[in-house]
Amino acid sequence: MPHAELSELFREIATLSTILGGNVFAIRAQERVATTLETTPEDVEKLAKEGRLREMPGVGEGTAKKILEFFQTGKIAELEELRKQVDPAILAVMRVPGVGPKKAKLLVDELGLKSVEDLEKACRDQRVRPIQGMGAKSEEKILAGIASMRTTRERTPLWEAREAAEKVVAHLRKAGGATEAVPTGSLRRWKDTVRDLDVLTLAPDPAKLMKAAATLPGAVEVLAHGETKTSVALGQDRFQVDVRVVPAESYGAALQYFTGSKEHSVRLRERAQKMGLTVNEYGVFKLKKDGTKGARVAGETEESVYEALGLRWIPPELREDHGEIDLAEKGLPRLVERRDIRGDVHAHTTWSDGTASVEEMARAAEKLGYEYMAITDHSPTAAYAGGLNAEKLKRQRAEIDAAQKKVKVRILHGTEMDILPDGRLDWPDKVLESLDFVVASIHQISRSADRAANTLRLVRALEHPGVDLIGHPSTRRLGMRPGLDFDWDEVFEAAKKHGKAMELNSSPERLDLDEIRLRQAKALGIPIFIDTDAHAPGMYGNIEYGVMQARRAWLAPGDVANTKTWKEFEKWLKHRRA
DNA sequence: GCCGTTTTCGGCCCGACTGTTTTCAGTCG
Repeated sequence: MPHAELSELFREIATLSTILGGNVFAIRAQERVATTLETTPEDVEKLAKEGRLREMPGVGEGTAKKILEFFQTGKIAELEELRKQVDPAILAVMRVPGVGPKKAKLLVDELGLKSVEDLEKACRDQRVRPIQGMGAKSEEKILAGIASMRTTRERTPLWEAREAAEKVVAHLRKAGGATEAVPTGSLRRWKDTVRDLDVLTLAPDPAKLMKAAATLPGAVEVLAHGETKTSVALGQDRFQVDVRVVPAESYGAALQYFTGSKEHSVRLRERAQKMGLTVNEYGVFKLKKDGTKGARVAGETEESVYEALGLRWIPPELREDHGEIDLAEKGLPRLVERRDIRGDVHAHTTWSDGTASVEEMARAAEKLGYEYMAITDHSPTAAYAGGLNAEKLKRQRAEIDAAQKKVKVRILHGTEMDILPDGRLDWPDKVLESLDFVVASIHQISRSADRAANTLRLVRALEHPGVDLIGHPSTRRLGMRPGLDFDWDEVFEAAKKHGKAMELNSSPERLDLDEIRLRQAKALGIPIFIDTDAHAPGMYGNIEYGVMQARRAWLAPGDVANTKTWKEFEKWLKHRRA
């Protein structure tokens, strides 16, 4: 099970050591351990107790000791010591784009800064330019960095980035003469939010392409403009777009390189080196004895790059250095795919806040080849979303029965029921018993509730025999609000104990559960439903977002409840209601 | 600090762009 807290501590050790000028390789080792802790399916504390920490990749004698110390004392002495040695102002100043550890330390030391505001003032007063290695342009750049830091959105939801990408690609093709223009980076990896957009292009006239990139519609600033790379900030949010152009024979290598992730690419290049090869964005090359590059052996296609390294092609969404590289020697495990999904069990109609009828939704589900689907309109308390009362619910059943006669897809009469602030449910038991499928979700967010209250709220719902599935469990809305604070160990324990399922809500604004919680749920064997919460027929298509996020968490078909056939699913429902 | 079908010691990924530099360090991805 991943250990996010411990992972953070190792990252902090790495950052602080960097500022203090520590050994760069030792620092990398700490970062590596941080990544391992963040993603390992193993229970780290259990490994610690059994003396098996060093089985984890990148964990050696020194880092194992620190992990053990954390579990025994709750802290890491080395980290406490590092914190004492680093002025917090340096950490603050480092958050300014373009200011790294070296410059931050220099500026804080030379100018006695306490904050970013101090730095801003120093630039305006031209007190930065006298410092060795700084100049007038440095002041300008830092001021621009501070301004951008204040207005740049840190991460953009994937769906918004994909919309922006479409426009960027169209412009580069039309104005830049690009013959290829594809979004790479975390967008191609289907990460739920992205920091920036990387677009790789091929173009007969690279200079023209670069010019088109620098003049993208909506660009508010050109951040860099070279022969092969141009970066601009787009719109109010200053969404950063990096455009790269490479020669056609390097297309595959560049595609691999810019898709990343950084960690994945680093591991690939390490692997290459051991094989006497070297990899960059232009191809895979033989490494000569004197360390210089020799003949090119691959690069035109992505497949050729992986093949040259003795690997099968790895789907982009798995490229996070989560163990995929070693496995790709023989072939990756079979993960869930869109074609495995046999039903969608969370959808709304005009009975509450959807825009289509039961029949329209059923026909849309049928068109996707689904064997079953559930209509899950809101419950009475969700008045803002047109929640049904008991009488309407009964009439809805009649409409569902009528629609069922016209379609083959099995229509379940369900509900998306509010979990009230104290954990009580919004429908009486008798109503729940009359329904085929019950999704229970938190909608009213109480600001005063703390972690314990939030946890109790979900646990009580999980304890109730009438509940099948917890909808969008964290309640996060990407780019708008974070999820509620829960004790997830306790929540998942309750789900496991009572045989309940958890949702991966595929709405691109939610994608909830997130990757880390999905890994945790998988490790505990908790069934996951990937569904869309569709409010219109077209929204069933969002299932792709959910499937991709599930793959990023390495969910196999067997981990996903709605890969079951209707027969299996019916059996599961009966079994868990018995 | 980790690691070994070259190695238990000596390596450790790679390149673009920028600004302040007369040849490169810092930052970023």
